[in-house]
Amino acid sequence: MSPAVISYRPENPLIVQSDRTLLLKVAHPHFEQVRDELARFAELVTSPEYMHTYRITPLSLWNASASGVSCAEIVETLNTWSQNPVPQNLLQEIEDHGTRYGKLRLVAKGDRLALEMDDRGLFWELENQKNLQGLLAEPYPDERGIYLQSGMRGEVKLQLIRLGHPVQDMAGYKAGDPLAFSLAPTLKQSGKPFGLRQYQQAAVDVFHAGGGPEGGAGVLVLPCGAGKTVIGIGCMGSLQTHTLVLTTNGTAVKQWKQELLDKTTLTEDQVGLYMGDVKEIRPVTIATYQILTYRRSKTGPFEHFKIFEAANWGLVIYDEVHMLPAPIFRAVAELQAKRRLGLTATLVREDHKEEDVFSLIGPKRVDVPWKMLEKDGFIATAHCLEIRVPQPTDERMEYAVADQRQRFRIASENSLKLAVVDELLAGHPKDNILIIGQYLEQLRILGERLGAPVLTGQTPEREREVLFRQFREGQLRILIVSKVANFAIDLPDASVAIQVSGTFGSRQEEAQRLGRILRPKGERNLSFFYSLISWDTSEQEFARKRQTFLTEKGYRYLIETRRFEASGHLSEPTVWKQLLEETKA
DNA sequence: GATTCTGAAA
DNA sequence: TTCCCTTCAGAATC
Repeated sequence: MSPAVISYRPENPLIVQSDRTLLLKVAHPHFEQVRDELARFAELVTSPEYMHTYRITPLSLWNASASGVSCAEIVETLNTWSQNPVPQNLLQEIEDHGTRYGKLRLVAKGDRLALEMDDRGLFWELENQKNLQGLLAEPYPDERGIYLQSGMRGEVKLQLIRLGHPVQDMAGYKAGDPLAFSLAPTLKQSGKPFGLRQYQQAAVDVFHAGGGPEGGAGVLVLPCGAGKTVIGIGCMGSLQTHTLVLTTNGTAVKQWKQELLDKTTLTEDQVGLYMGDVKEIRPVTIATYQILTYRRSKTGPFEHFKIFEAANWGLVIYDEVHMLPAPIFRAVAELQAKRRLGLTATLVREDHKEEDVFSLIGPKRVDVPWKMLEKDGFIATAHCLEIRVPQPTDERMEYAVADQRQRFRIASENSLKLAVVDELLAGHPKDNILIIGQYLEQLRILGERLGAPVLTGQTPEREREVLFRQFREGQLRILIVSKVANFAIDLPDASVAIQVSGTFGSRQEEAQRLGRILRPKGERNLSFFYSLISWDTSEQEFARKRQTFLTEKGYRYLIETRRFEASGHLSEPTVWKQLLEETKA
């Protein structure tokens, strides 16, 4: 590659640095376009108001090439938008890692498996790796391949990606026992016609990759509310085989079953649940991750791993694959001959197991842009506003002398947030509003002040259903919820969410909470997400971390900073007023 | 025999 | 770093 001869172009929005970070100016007319282009091959690291930082990592490049983005396209994007010439070392790395996926291929050779490569240098490198000892068997005579020890397909891929060599797995899959059914032409419950939306069908097609050996394993990334279950059902429909669905909790298990019965010709006795109280194995079985990780003692065996063996599954679906618990990876490593589909709204894991997901479930195949779905009306248009609230003097004092861990809580429970909540409620007199918070104490105070019910983990199932129904039917306009909001997938949708406190920076949580207001509603199809933060405290920092995920998906947080005026009152919420005004039209 | 409660784990 | 929620199995209670 010849050195880029580009002069310095200050009018461009991007600075490309040799440490693989990219700085993107937010206030640039092409910001949105550049952001979307970067999202294909770089991760967003931080997203404060004026300058967003991205990073190019080996994994982000491997995922890019697995989802069909070429090195040339990446370099083209950087060259087009960068102010400075793209550093030579970065070009080198893009070339190196962007072409790496595919250099090492896992293939079926007779009834054995082998790694094949074109490059003998790579062969010698692998042959001498300590981490691979016991996993590999004898080499090909021409030194362009090497057999695997039997049963090591997952382990080999895992070790290799840790060495920086992602394996393209083309060894194919074992067909499971057949299961004949079809998708229902109309929904049984409502009688409405049923079919996959175009992007859903496209995702199913990419997953199968034309029936080639590469199809049949991978991760599909798409927003909450975009119909992940439907895509799963679509994949099942085209494979027609016994299927194991793994998901996060009991409600999700029941929901999968309900959707399957509603949208396919599968019957009640063909769909089994495997969880705490019922343990059925049927042609389609739905289980929780929890039950798989159960063991009698800390060191005992995982007693329910046997459901992987309980039938000849032809497809395993990992719902919310970013939640896949670490111990399950071991079982997944042994299941490499099965087709597998990962579904998620976000690939990021706070435990840095992204590489394991890449190796053992599969590379990212599809990442449906949120903003595209928003434009087509499949999800609501959401406006996000972070409101920075000052602390009252006495709380400020308390904060100043508290130790690190108390500080976050003091900042989160800022009593002035209550007054701001009042204002926000007054500004949305007709909407269904969820107030979401982290501390039960804070929520109880809010509940009393507003005369609204507080839903927490302790709320019994029956009571929840009543509240949900009232909320859905409009008898109840405001619902206050604790962390249950992250899990309770049957929580009704709202058009306004007010987050009064959140965890230490979980990007996933922020995504879940925004997801609560993304389902399309009415003609306006418009939602508001407010996040209340104590100004100038540690809370601000964690809030920023939480927000990076949504910024990556194209959401722009507006920021409103409230201050004390000389009179002692809070300053006017000008940004918010303007937002309401603009969205009225 | 079915329901509710409890503690442990994550 | 917190706090909170969920889930499981087994014990206690009806």
